[in-house]
Amino acid sequence: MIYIPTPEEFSYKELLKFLSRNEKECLHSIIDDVIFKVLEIDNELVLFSISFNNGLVATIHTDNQSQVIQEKVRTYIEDWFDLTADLKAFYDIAQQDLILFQLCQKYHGLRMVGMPNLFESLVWSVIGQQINLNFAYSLKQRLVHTFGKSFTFQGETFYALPTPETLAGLQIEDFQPYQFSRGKAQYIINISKAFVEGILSQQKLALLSYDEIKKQLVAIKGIGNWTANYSMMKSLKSYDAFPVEDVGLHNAVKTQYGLAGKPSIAELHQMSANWSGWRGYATFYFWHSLLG
DNA sequence: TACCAGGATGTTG
DNA sequence: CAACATCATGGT
Repeated sequence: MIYIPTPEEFSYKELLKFLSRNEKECLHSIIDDVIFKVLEIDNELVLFSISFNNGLVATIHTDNQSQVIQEKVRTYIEDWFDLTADLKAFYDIAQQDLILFQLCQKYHGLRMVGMPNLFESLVWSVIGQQINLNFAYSLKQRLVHTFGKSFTFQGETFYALPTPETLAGLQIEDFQPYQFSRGKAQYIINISKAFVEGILSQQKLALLSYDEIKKQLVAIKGIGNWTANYSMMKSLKSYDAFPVEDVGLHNAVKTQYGLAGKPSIAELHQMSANWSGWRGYATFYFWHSLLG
């Protein structure tokens, strides 16, 4: 068993709400408030579950429970649920924007639910480009169920993210039975190859500045401004990365501010000046507001 | 029916 | 460089 203390500003309730936002989510499962996930660590599947009891309590269900595996699971969870961010600092600057501040009070203790694996956030954001979220989750489910490894435990089957090696070996036509557009298929292949060939490395990117990371990301066909910023906030702890083109953000801002229409990109840049340093985090709170 | 979805790219004027 | 077409399908 792995005990992971949680910071003062932490809400398991809001975390579960976000993790439960779509029933087609296939890279984690929630059963009776317990979170299950499979990771592929050193070419080996690791299934673990997480519950809350005065801190997070993780349990590994696969055979290998070595110290190394335990520490990797611990690190993954700390990263996934963003346990180290200074939320007080975010709440401080949020006072400059009444609407955002109200969201911070309503969702107090909500931490950015990230994607510790950069490859995952890039693939997921390409899938989500331009189409509605439900359809995006369907595409992701087909991709993961077809090309991801799985592990069955107590009658439930859990899936791991397909590896870059697996997806890099596919052709555009391999995606078409699953209703991917040729563009999406090519973009996913491009990204997968970049990881396999070492052109993209999460470890290396993590050492660079925002501008340098973004430059490397958008150099790949299929990664534009939205995808780069989305992945940087979800996978690289760029709390100020701002996916300003995001339709979900537009809808949430319209609702929360009571606007007549959706805000323009220019208006969003102006508004977000008040969120400076935490524009990604603010975006995440606005997304969360779409869940009620 | 037309238009919009967690956009990005290639082409055209 | 801005405007437009294209993608592939589900939802409204």
